Order: sequence, then C-alpha cells, then structure tokens
Amino acid sequence: MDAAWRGGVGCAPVCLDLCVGRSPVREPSPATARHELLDRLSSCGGGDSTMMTNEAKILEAKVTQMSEENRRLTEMITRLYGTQIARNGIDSTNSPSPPPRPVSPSLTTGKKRGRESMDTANSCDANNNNNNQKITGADAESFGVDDGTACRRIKVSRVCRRIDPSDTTLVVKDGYQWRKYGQKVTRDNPSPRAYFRCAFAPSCPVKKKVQRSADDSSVLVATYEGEHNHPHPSPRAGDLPSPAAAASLPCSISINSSGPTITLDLTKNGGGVQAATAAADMKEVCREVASPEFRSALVEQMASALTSDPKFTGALAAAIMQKLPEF
DNA sequence: GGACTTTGACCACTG
DNA sequence: GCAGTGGTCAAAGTC
Repeated sequence: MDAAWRGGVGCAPVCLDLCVGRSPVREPSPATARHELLDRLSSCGGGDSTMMTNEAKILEAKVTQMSEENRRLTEMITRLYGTQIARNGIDSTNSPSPPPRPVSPSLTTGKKRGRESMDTANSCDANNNNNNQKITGADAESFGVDDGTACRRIKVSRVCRRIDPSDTTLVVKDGYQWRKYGQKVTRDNPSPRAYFRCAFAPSCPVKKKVQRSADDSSVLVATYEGEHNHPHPSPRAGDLPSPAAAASLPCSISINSSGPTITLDLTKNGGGVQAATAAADMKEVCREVASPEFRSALVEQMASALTSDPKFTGALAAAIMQKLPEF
C-alpha cells in the first residue's frame, strides 16, 4: 500500500494513530452517566424539602450550564466542518471516488415507498431515523457501519468538490450515470438541491443529492445514499480523483476500528517517483510538511476526523455527562 | 420518437 | 390539527 509514509529520506515517518475510539480511561456511556446522576439525585432523599429544593435549583442551574456548553461544542463542531469543506473541497469520506459498491437489495425507490423503505432500513430506533439528513459531521459514510447491532442502514457518503463559482450546473462526475428527477430549494441553503437517481441500472437504489455548500458556493456537496448493485462503469476523464489526489496536500485520513489514522502519501506527484528525482521531491515534501500551512491544514483535518467519528462524539458526550455531578 | 430535464404539485414527516 | 419542509412524481418541454 503506497498510502503509508514511504522512503523516509531525511524525514521521520509520520503516522498518527489517534485511537479515538478507545478511551484511555474507562468512560461511562452517556446512558450510564445519566443513570449515575439520577441515582445521585434519588439518593438525596431523606433531607428536608427546603434542602431538596435548593439542591434541585443548583442542579438545574448546572444542567442549564452544561446544556449551554454542549451547545457551544456543537457549534464548534459545525464550524469546523464548514471550514474543512470550504478549504479543500476533498472527499471528506476518504472513500474511493466511486460511491459505495456493495449490493443492498430490496431497497425500493418510488414515491414515499423509497422513504418508507429507508425508514425500515434505519428502523433500529427513533434516533436513527432520518439520520441521513440530520448528521452534520464531516463524514457521513457508512452509517451502516457495523456497530454491533443487527439493524441495517442505508450507506451514506458525502463528497465535496470545488468547482468554478460561475458554473451553475449541479453535476458531480463520478463515473456513474445519473438521471435527475427533481430539484428543490431548501431552507438552509439558497442554492437549489438537485436529486439524481442512478440510471445505469434500473433497479439500482442509489440516489444522489447535489447542492452547493452554504458556506462556499464554489464547493459542490454530493450526498450518496444507498449502494450500487451493479459494477462501476468505466471511468471517464474528469471523473472524481481519489481523495488523496484531490487533496492539495499529500495527506489522507482514514478511520477504522482502531481509530483514525493520518497518512502522508509521499508517492504523490507521479505515482512512481524516479530515483534521480526522489531526493529532491522528498525535500520538497518535507518543506511542505514543515510549513505552517500544512500544519494548519493537518490540524483541521485531524479535527474534522475526530468530530466526524461517532465514537469520539459519544465519548465527548459521556465525558460531559460524567462532569455533570461534579459541579 | 425516445431520452432526458424542468418544474409545479403532491405527500409524508416533524415540531 | 396545522404549517413548514424535504423528497418524489409526472406532465410538459427540450434536445
């Protein structure tokens, strides 16, 4: 795999394994923390009613305070996401340019039935319902990622691509054939959203929504829902490059079961680097890596990867809940 | 005439 | 129950 740091001519390999999913200390789940809080509250019984009232008021104030803090964190995450899209316009999913491939049979399309089937597929619990639309993290890929539950969810991925601001066409070339079936102006974005259905195979359930980013009109955001049940058509010129190639930096972030890994791909700029120019290229890359711009972008990508990781956000929520009783 | 796009209307969901 | 919204349909228009 050429994604890893290769060569290392004068450069120390950089492979940051953040292991977000594994908390160093045992973190209670949000539900557990909540239960502990409720236990504490209930164990306050026995005192007189005035004490309990005061205690309740104090706790209420603290809950309000924590809610405010939680809201600020949410805003921060949202801001980070917006910044990332506007900056590099890369495939935030870090998935290969073609949308998800594996077969997902029995997903029907059609008026309302499509949504109903989607709900069925996502019918694990109420919170999972409509998560396709409500997720605001940088990476919505693979909501169906195996979380140990038996529920099946529609695979969703998001691709951002920078375009000419004067280009009004809502077209994101990805090698597949798409048939437009609708366009709508949504509330949160003045630019219209186009709805596409995979036209390569009549039975293919994949749908695509394309809309300009609300933050940066030069960025097209394509959201893929579902998985193709047919092979990928032959790629054409102008198709989406791989995420690493699309990025202006030789950097990619992948998230797997062991946590996010940031990889610097030194094979960029030509795939097979000639031996004669390898050293010069390496110096150039090292200079780029050492630059403040690179570090800044790297930090943003790391932050984005963290905030898009449900394990991280879950751990964050758990940590907040854990802090609650300490106030 | 067929394939595709546009666009107004309809429907289900949500608060 | 109602209004707002997103998603989809389908007729009409275009290529």
